[in-house]
Amino acid sequence: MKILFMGTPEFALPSLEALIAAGHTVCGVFSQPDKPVGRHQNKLQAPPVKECALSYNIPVFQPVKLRDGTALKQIKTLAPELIVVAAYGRILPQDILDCPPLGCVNVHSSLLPKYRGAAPINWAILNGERETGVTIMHMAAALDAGDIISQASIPIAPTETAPELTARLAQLRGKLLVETVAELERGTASRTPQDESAVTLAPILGKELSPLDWTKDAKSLHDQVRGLLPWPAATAQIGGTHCKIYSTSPEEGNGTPGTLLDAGKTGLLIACANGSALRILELQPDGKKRMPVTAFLAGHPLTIGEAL
RNA sequence: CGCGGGGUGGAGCAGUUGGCAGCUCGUCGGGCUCAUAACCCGGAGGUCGUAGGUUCAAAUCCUGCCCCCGCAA
Repeated sequence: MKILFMGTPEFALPSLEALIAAGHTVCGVFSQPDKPVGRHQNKLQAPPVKECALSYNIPVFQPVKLRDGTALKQIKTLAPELIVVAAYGRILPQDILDCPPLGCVNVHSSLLPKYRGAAPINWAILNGERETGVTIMHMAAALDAGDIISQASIPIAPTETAPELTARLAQLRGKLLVETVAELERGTASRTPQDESAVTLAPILGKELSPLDWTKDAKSLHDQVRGLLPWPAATAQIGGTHCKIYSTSPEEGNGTPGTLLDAGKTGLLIACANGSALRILELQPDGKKRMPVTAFLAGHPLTIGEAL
Protein backbone atom coordinates (compact mmCIF):
# COMPACT_ATOMS: atom_id res chain seq x y z
CA MET A 1 0.00 0.00 0.00
CA LYS A 2 1.12 3.56 -0.67
CA ILE A 3 1.58 5.23 2.69
CA LEU A 4 2.65 8.65 3.91
CA PHE A 5 4.41 8.41 7.27
CA MET A 6 4.53 11.19 9.84
CA GLY A 7 6.89 10.89 12.80
CA THR A 8 9.80 12.62 14.45
CA PRO A 9 11.71 10.96 17.32
CA GLU A 10 13.57 7.70 17.62
CA PHE A 11 10.48 6.27 19.24
CA ALA A 12 8.76 6.32 15.82
CA LEU A 13 11.54 4.51 13.99
CA PRO A 14 10.40 0.93 14.59
CA SER A 15 7.00 1.84 13.15
CA LEU A 16 8.48 3.28 9.97
CA GLU A 17 10.88 0.42 9.57
CA ALA A 18 8.14 -2.15 10.16
CA LEU A 19 6.04 -0.65 7.37
CA ILE A 20 8.98 -0.70 4.99
CA ALA A 21 9.88 -4.25 5.98
CA ALA A 22 6.28 -5.32 5.37
CA GLY A 23 6.64 -4.27 1.77
CA HIS A 24 4.56 -1.09 1.81
CA THR A 25 5.50 1.84 -0.36
CA VAL A 26 6.29 4.77 1.88
CA CYS A 27 5.85 7.60 -0.61
CA GLY A 28 6.97 10.31 1.77
CA VAL A 29 7.84 11.16 5.35
CA PHE A 30 6.86 14.20 7.36
CA SER A 31 9.05 15.15 10.31
CA GLN A 32 9.35 18.24 12.46
CA PRO A 33 11.97 20.74 11.29
CA ASP A 34 15.58 20.28 12.38
CA LYS A 35 16.00 21.83 15.79
CA PRO A 36 18.95 23.47 17.52
CA VAL A 37 20.42 21.15 20.09
CA GLY A 38 23.20 21.15 22.62
CA ARG A 39 24.16 23.39 25.49
CA HIS A 40 24.77 26.36 23.27
CA GLN A 41 21.93 25.79 20.85
CA ASN A 42 24.35 26.28 18.00
CA LYS A 43 23.96 23.01 16.16
CA LEU A 44 21.01 21.73 14.19
CA GLN A 45 19.93 18.17 14.70
CA ALA A 46 17.86 16.27 12.18
CA PRO A 47 15.02 14.17 13.62
CA PRO A 48 15.83 10.44 13.70
CA VAL A 49 12.88 9.65 11.48
CA LYS A 50 14.22 12.02 8.83
CA GLU A 51 17.63 10.36 8.93
CA CYS A 52 16.04 6.96 8.57
CA ALA A 53 13.81 8.01 5.68
CA LEU A 54 16.73 9.51 3.80
CA SER A 55 18.68 6.30 4.18
CA TYR A 56 15.84 4.58 2.30
CA ASN A 57 15.73 7.39 -0.27
CA ILE A 58 12.26 8.36 0.83
CA PRO A 59 11.40 12.03 0.24
CA VAL A 60 11.27 13.99 3.50
CA PHE A 61 9.12 17.04 4.22
CA GLN A 62 9.56 19.29 7.26
CA PRO A 63 6.91 21.98 7.01
CA VAL A 64 6.88 24.66 9.67
CA LYS A 65 3.20 25.26 9.07
CA LEU A 66 0.55 22.69 8.27
CA ARG A 67 -2.33 25.05 7.73
CA ASP A 68 -1.15 27.29 4.92
CA GLY A 69 -2.10 24.83 2.20
CA THR A 70 1.46 23.99 1.19
CA ALA A 71 1.54 20.75 3.11
CA LEU A 72 -1.84 19.74 1.70
CA LYS A 73 -0.61 20.29 -1.85
CA GLN A 74 2.46 18.19 -1.24
CA ILE A 75 0.32 15.41 0.17
CA LYS A 76 -2.04 15.51 -2.80
CA THR A 77 0.95 15.24 -5.10
CA LEU A 78 2.26 12.24 -3.20
CA ALA A 79 -1.25 10.78 -3.31
CA PRO A 80 -0.97 8.28 -0.45
CA GLU A 81 -3.81 5.84 0.16
CA LEU A 82 -3.23 6.15 3.90
CA ILE A 83 -1.43 8.45 6.30
CA VAL A 84 0.17 6.88 9.38
CA VAL A 85 1.00 9.23 12.23
CA ALA A 86 3.39 7.98 14.92
CA ALA A 87 4.78 10.54 17.35
CA TYR A 88 4.84 13.35 14.83
CA GLY A 89 4.27 16.00 17.45
CA ARG A 90 1.89 18.20 15.50
CA ILE A 91 -1.88 18.56 15.24
CA LEU A 92 -3.09 17.84 11.72
CA PRO A 93 -5.72 20.17 10.23
CA GLN A 94 -8.98 18.70 9.02
CA ASP A 95 -8.18 19.15 5.33
CA ILE A 96 -5.19 16.85 5.67
CA LEU A 97 -7.16 14.34 7.72
CA ASP A 98 -9.73 14.21 4.92
CA CYS A 99 -7.19 13.83 2.13
CA PRO A 100 -6.22 10.14 1.85
CA PRO A 101 -8.87 7.66 0.68
CA LEU A 102 -8.31 5.39 3.66
CA GLY A 103 -7.90 8.31 6.04
CA CYS A 104 -5.34 8.95 8.74
CA VAL A 105 -4.46 6.56 11.52
CA ASN A 106 -2.49 7.28 14.67
CA VAL A 107 -0.42 4.98 16.84
CA HIS A 108 -0.79 5.83 20.53
CA SER A 109 1.01 4.23 23.47
CA SER A 110 -1.83 3.48 25.82
CA LEU A 111 -4.94 1.40 26.04
CA LEU A 112 -7.33 4.11 24.97
CA PRO A 113 -9.54 5.65 26.20
CA LYS A 114 -7.11 5.64 29.13
CA TYR A 115 -4.17 8.03 29.01
CA ARG A 116 -4.96 10.36 26.18
CA GLY A 117 -2.22 12.94 25.76
CA ALA A 118 1.49 13.51 25.44
CA ALA A 119 2.97 11.24 28.11
CA PRO A 120 0.89 8.04 28.32
CA ILE A 121 3.82 5.73 29.06
CA ASN A 122 5.10 7.82 31.94
CA TRP A 123 1.69 8.24 33.50
CA ALA A 124 0.97 4.54 33.34
CA ILE A 125 4.04 3.92 35.49
CA LEU A 126 3.42 6.95 37.71
CA ASN A 127 -0.05 5.62 38.49
CA GLY A 128 1.21 2.14 39.29
CA GLU A 129 -0.56 0.44 36.37
CA ARG A 130 0.24 -3.23 35.89
CA GLU A 131 -0.29 -3.18 32.17
CA THR A 132 -0.43 -0.76 29.31
CA GLY A 133 -0.32 -1.10 25.56
CA VAL A 134 -0.75 0.36 22.13
CA THR A 135 -3.83 1.61 20.34
CA ILE A 136 -4.24 2.38 16.67
CA MET A 137 -7.13 4.67 15.87
CA HIS A 138 -8.67 6.69 13.12
CA MET A 139 -7.74 10.30 13.71
CA ALA A 140 -10.42 12.71 14.82
CA ALA A 141 -10.37 16.43 15.51
CA ALA A 142 -10.02 15.98 19.27
CA LEU A 143 -6.69 14.71 20.62
CA ASP A 144 -6.45 10.92 20.78
CA ALA A 145 -10.23 10.66 20.57
CA GLY A 146 -10.69 8.77 17.30
CA ASP A 147 -12.38 5.45 16.78
CA ILE A 148 -10.27 2.48 17.82
CA ILE A 149 -9.11 0.04 15.16
CA SER A 150 -6.85 -2.26 17.15
CA GLN A 151 -5.11 -2.65 20.49
CA ALA A 152 -2.35 -4.74 22.02
CA SER A 153 -1.39 -4.87 25.70
CA ILE A 154 1.76 -5.75 27.61
CA PRO A 155 2.47 -6.04 31.34
CA ILE A 156 4.55 -3.43 33.16
CA ALA A 157 7.33 -5.01 35.21
CA PRO A 158 7.58 -3.78 38.85
CA THR A 159 11.07 -2.41 38.31
CA GLU A 160 10.66 -1.23 34.74
CA THR A 161 11.54 2.38 33.99
CA ALA A 162 9.81 4.60 31.49
CA PRO A 163 12.66 4.42 28.96
CA GLU A 164 12.69 0.63 29.20
CA LEU A 165 8.96 0.39 28.74
CA THR A 166 9.13 2.92 25.92
CA ALA A 167 11.60 0.75 24.04
CA ARG A 168 9.36 -2.29 24.36
CA LEU A 169 6.30 -0.35 23.28
CA ALA A 170 8.12 1.04 20.26
CA GLN A 171 8.55 -2.51 19.01
CA LEU A 172 4.97 -3.44 19.82
CA ARG A 173 3.77 -0.37 17.92
CA GLY A 174 5.53 -1.48 14.77
CA LYS A 175 4.11 -4.98 15.01
CA LEU A 176 0.55 -3.86 15.63
CA LEU A 177 0.82 -1.21 12.94
CA VAL A 178 1.72 -3.71 10.25
CA GLU A 179 -1.13 -6.01 11.28
CA THR A 180 -3.58 -3.15 11.33
CA VAL A 181 -2.56 -1.71 7.99
CA ALA A 182 -3.08 -5.16 6.50
CA GLU A 183 -6.61 -5.21 7.87
CA LEU A 184 -7.30 -1.74 6.52
CA GLU A 185 -6.02 -2.86 3.14
CA ARG A 186 -8.33 -5.89 3.13
CA GLY A 187 -11.21 -3.82 4.43
CA THR A 188 -11.60 -6.08 7.45
CA ALA A 189 -10.57 -3.54 10.07
CA SER A 190 -13.01 -2.94 12.90
CA ARG A 191 -13.98 0.48 14.14
CA THR A 192 -15.02 1.05 17.74
CA PRO A 193 -15.83 4.45 19.24
CA GLN A 194 -14.09 5.22 22.54
CA ASP A 195 -16.00 5.02 25.79
CA GLU A 196 -15.96 8.69 26.77
CA SER A 197 -16.86 7.86 30.37
CA ALA A 198 -13.60 5.97 30.76
CA VAL A 199 -11.32 8.68 29.43
CA THR A 200 -8.26 9.62 31.50
CA LEU A 201 -5.54 12.08 30.57
CA ALA A 202 -1.76 11.86 30.41
CA PRO A 203 -0.63 15.48 30.23
CA ILE A 204 2.87 16.54 29.35
CA LEU A 205 5.35 16.11 32.23
CA GLY A 206 6.88 19.00 34.11
CA LYS A 207 9.48 19.57 36.80
CA GLU A 208 6.78 20.25 39.35
CA LEU A 209 6.30 16.47 39.42
CA SER A 210 9.92 15.83 40.41
CA PRO A 211 10.27 16.34 44.20
CA LEU A 212 9.91 13.16 46.25
CA ASP A 213 7.56 13.54 49.20
CA TRP A 214 8.63 11.20 52.00
CA THR A 215 5.18 11.31 53.54
CA LYS A 216 3.98 9.15 50.67
CA ASP A 217 4.50 5.41 50.72
CA ALA A 218 7.62 3.90 49.20
CA LYS A 219 5.77 2.14 46.39
CA SER A 220 4.35 5.43 45.11
CA LEU A 221 7.76 7.07 45.26
CA HIS A 222 9.29 4.12 43.43
CA ASP A 223 6.66 4.57 40.71
CA GLN A 224 7.51 8.27 40.61
CA VAL A 225 11.21 7.59 40.16
CA ARG A 226 10.63 5.10 37.33
CA GLY A 227 7.90 7.07 35.63
CA LEU A 228 9.68 10.42 35.41
CA LEU A 229 12.73 9.09 33.61
CA PRO A 230 14.54 10.19 31.55
CA TRP A 231 13.06 13.63 32.13
CA PRO A 232 12.24 15.46 34.39
CA ALA A 233 13.36 12.70 36.81
CA ALA A 234 12.43 12.49 40.47
CA THR A 235 14.50 14.71 42.76
CA ALA A 236 15.31 14.96 46.45
CA GLN A 237 17.54 16.85 48.87
CA ILE A 238 20.15 14.41 50.15
CA GLY A 239 22.30 15.82 52.91
CA GLY A 240 21.73 19.32 51.63
CA THR A 241 22.53 18.41 48.03
CA HIS A 242 19.86 18.56 45.38
CA CYS A 243 19.91 15.30 43.44
CA LYS A 244 18.13 13.53 40.64
CA ILE A 245 17.12 10.04 41.72
CA TYR A 246 17.67 7.36 39.11
CA SER A 247 17.18 4.03 40.82
CA THR A 248 15.32 2.95 43.94
CA SER A 249 13.78 -0.02 45.65
CA PRO A 250 10.66 0.04 47.85
CA GLU A 251 11.14 -1.71 51.18
CA GLU A 252 9.85 -1.87 54.71
CA GLY A 253 11.13 0.32 57.49
CA ASN A 254 9.98 2.26 60.49
CA GLY A 255 10.72 5.87 61.20
CA THR A 256 9.54 9.42 60.80
CA PRO A 257 9.11 10.05 57.07
CA GLY A 258 12.25 11.65 55.69
CA THR A 259 14.57 10.09 58.26
CA LEU A 260 17.70 8.31 57.12
CA LEU A 261 17.47 4.72 58.36
CA ASP A 262 20.59 3.31 56.75
CA ALA A 263 23.49 4.49 54.65
CA GLY A 264 25.97 2.03 53.30
CA LYS A 265 26.95 -0.20 50.46
CA THR A 266 23.39 -1.28 49.90
CA GLY A 267 22.14 2.24 49.41
CA LEU A 268 20.39 4.97 51.31
CA LEU A 269 17.29 3.83 53.15
CA ILE A 270 14.84 6.63 53.84
CA ALA A 271 11.71 6.25 55.94
CA CYS A 272 8.43 6.83 54.15
CA ALA A 273 4.77 6.53 55.11
CA ASN A 274 2.99 3.53 56.63
CA GLY A 275 6.02 1.52 57.69
CA SER A 276 7.58 1.69 54.24
CA ALA A 277 11.00 2.96 53.25
CA LEU A 278 12.67 3.79 49.96
CA ARG A 279 16.16 2.57 49.22
CA ILE A 280 18.04 4.88 46.88
CA LEU A 281 20.56 3.08 44.71
CA GLU A 282 21.68 5.59 42.12
CA LEU A 283 21.54 9.36 41.96
CA GLN A 284 23.04 12.46 40.39
CA PRO A 285 23.91 15.62 42.35
CA ASP A 286 23.40 18.94 40.58
CA GLY A 287 26.32 19.62 38.29
CA LYS A 288 27.69 16.10 38.68
CA LYS A 289 27.48 12.84 36.86
CA ARG A 290 25.15 10.03 37.64
CA MET A 291 26.69 7.80 40.32
CA PRO A 292 25.90 4.88 42.59
CA VAL A 293 25.06 5.78 46.19
CA THR A 294 28.32 4.24 47.43
CA ALA A 295 30.27 6.81 45.44
CA PHE A 296 28.07 9.63 46.70
CA LEU A 297 28.62 8.54 50.30
CA ALA A 298 32.40 8.55 49.87
CA GLY A 299 32.34 12.30 49.52
CA HIS A 300 29.16 13.16 51.42
CA PRO A 301 29.17 11.53 54.85
CA LEU A 302 25.64 11.22 56.22
CA THR A 303 24.43 10.47 59.73
CA ILE A 304 21.93 7.71 60.26
CA GLY A 305 18.90 9.05 62.04
CA GLU A 306 19.11 12.53 60.60
CA ALA A 307 16.28 14.10 58.66
CA LEU A 308 17.11 14.82 55.06
C1' C B 1 29.26 34.35 22.74
C1' G B 2 21.87 32.04 26.62
C1' C B 3 22.69 31.19 32.44
C1' G B 4 25.44 28.36 35.99
C1' G B 5 28.47 24.24 38.55
C1' G B 6 32.89 21.29 37.83
C1' G B 7 37.74 18.70 36.07
C1' U B 8 42.97 16.70 42.53
C1' G B 9 45.59 8.39 43.26
C1' G B 10 40.46 3.49 40.51
C1' A B 11 35.47 6.17 42.66
C1' G B 12 33.40 10.32 45.51
C1' C B 13 35.04 14.68 47.92
C1' A B 14 38.50 18.43 50.95
C1' G B 15 42.43 21.68 49.98
C1' U B 16 43.48 30.75 48.77
C1' U B 17 47.35 35.22 53.78
C1' G B 18 50.80 30.78 47.19
C1' G B 19 55.27 26.99 51.01
C1' C B 20 56.33 18.70 51.82
C1' A B 21 49.01 16.90 48.30
C1' G B 22 44.70 15.11 52.37
C1' C B 23 39.82 12.41 53.68
C1' U B 24 36.15 8.44 52.84
C1' C B 25 35.47 4.22 49.79
C1' G B 26 37.67 0.72 46.66
C1' U B 27 42.14 -2.12 45.68
C1' C B 28 46.55 -5.28 47.33
C1' G B 29 48.97 -7.99 51.59
C1' G B 30 48.33 -9.76 56.60
C1' G B 31 45.19 -10.67 61.02
C1' C B 32 40.53 -11.78 63.58
C1' U B 33 35.71 -14.50 63.27
C1' C B 34 31.07 -20.13 62.82
C1' A B 35 30.25 -16.14 59.63
C1' U B 36 30.05 -11.03 57.21
C1' A B 37 28.88 -5.77 51.98
C1' A B 38 31.76 -6.47 59.80
C1' C B 39 36.28 -5.30 62.49
C1' C B 40 41.98 -4.66 63.23
C1' C B 41 47.09 -3.88 61.07
C1' G B 42 50.05 -2.65 56.87
C1' G B 43 51.01 -1.26 51.56
C1' A B 44 50.53 0.40 46.55
C1' G B 45 48.57 4.10 43.68
C1' G B 46 48.44 11.42 41.86
C1' U B 47 52.30 14.85 35.13
C1' C B 48 46.38 18.32 40.72
C1' G B 49 42.24 18.53 32.55
C1' U B 50 45.69 21.09 29.00
C1' A B 51 49.07 25.20 27.06
C1' G B 52 51.40 29.48 28.54
C1' G B 53 52.19 33.71 32.18
C1' U B 54 53.47 35.94 37.22
C1' U B 55 56.78 34.10 41.36
C1' C B 56 62.49 32.04 44.98
C1' A B 57 58.08 28.87 45.13
C1' A B 58 51.51 27.61 41.89
C1' A B 59 46.38 22.48 42.96
C1' U B 60 46.07 27.66 44.80
C1' C B 61 46.93 34.06 41.24
C1' C B 62 46.36 35.67 35.54
C1' U B 63 45.27 34.25 30.16
C1' G B 64 43.96 30.82 26.08
C1' C B 65 42.08 25.93 24.88
C1' C B 66 39.77 20.93 25.71
C1' C B 67 36.21 18.01 28.31
C1' C B 68 31.99 16.79 31.86
C1' C B 69 27.36 18.20 34.19
C1' G B 70 22.75 21.13 35.77
C1' C B 71 19.23 24.94 33.97
C1' A B 72 17.11 26.82 29.66
C1' A B 73 15.58 25.19 24.69
